[in-house]
Amino acid sequence: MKIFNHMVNNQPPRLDQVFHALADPTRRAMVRSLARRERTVGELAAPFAMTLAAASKHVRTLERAGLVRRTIRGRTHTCRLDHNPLVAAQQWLADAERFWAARLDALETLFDPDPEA
Amino acid sequence: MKIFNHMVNNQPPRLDQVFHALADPTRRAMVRSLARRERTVGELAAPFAMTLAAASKHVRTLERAGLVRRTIRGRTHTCRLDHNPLVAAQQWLADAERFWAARLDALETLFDPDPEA
DNA sequence: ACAACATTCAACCATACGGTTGACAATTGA
DNA sequence: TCAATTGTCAACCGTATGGTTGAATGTTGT
Repeated sequence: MKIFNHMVNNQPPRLDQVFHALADPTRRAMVRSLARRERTVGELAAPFAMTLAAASKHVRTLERAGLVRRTIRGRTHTCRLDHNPLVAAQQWLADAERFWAARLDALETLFDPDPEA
Repeated sequence: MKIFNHMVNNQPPRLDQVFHALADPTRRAMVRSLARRERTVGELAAPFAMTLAAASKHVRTLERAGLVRRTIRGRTHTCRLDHNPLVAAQQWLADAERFWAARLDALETLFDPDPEA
């Protein structure tokens, strides 16, 4: 059984903040960008038509959600994705769908569905 | 091949609203509840220490996100889950993780980590 | 030493959010 | 018919959000 370093010293991901962070298209784009490689705040901000300060706030939001880890080296802040909160979100969704599927299965075995439309 | 009514006339789920809807614990609990079976607005509201009006707003938010479909019969509004937005959210997460994993794989082939631990 | 750079901070703004209250509308059962 | 039930609507409140601007912080290269 392997222990990944990103599983260590990681506080329980808070779904509130994770889902909230993902509810903004700018932040989702940042996450996608960070999924590929590390980026500085400036690099993350570049694609968007907003001030650096605004982008910086988005990065801060991602950080508070646990999605981003920041390494300050000199004057540049390098951000990398922590995928644990993504996994937590996925698991929540998978769990919800598990019950949904179970209900559907039960319905199908009982009667032929297709309630009124 | 079966066609479920909730897959018909379903506009592309907007991730903004879906993730926003899921960012609230009350609404997540409602979704979990609805994953098991249909519920009236009153039933959805019952577990929470808030007014019915507040809960009604949450239901409305879920509905706007496409997560809930409402059937009005008499004075009761029956809500059922539409799992399509959940699937869309899951797919977005899976896609993000796909790139993340690809990056990790690339790193591992470079440095072959984990000699023993 | 100094100017350019990378980034945050603080103040401010408009709008959205989550909640309350009280009034309203429609349906139901007696 | 009338009261209770189910739920929404509208107005309001405090706080959060996403954005701006301008100043401040620290770093780097020359």
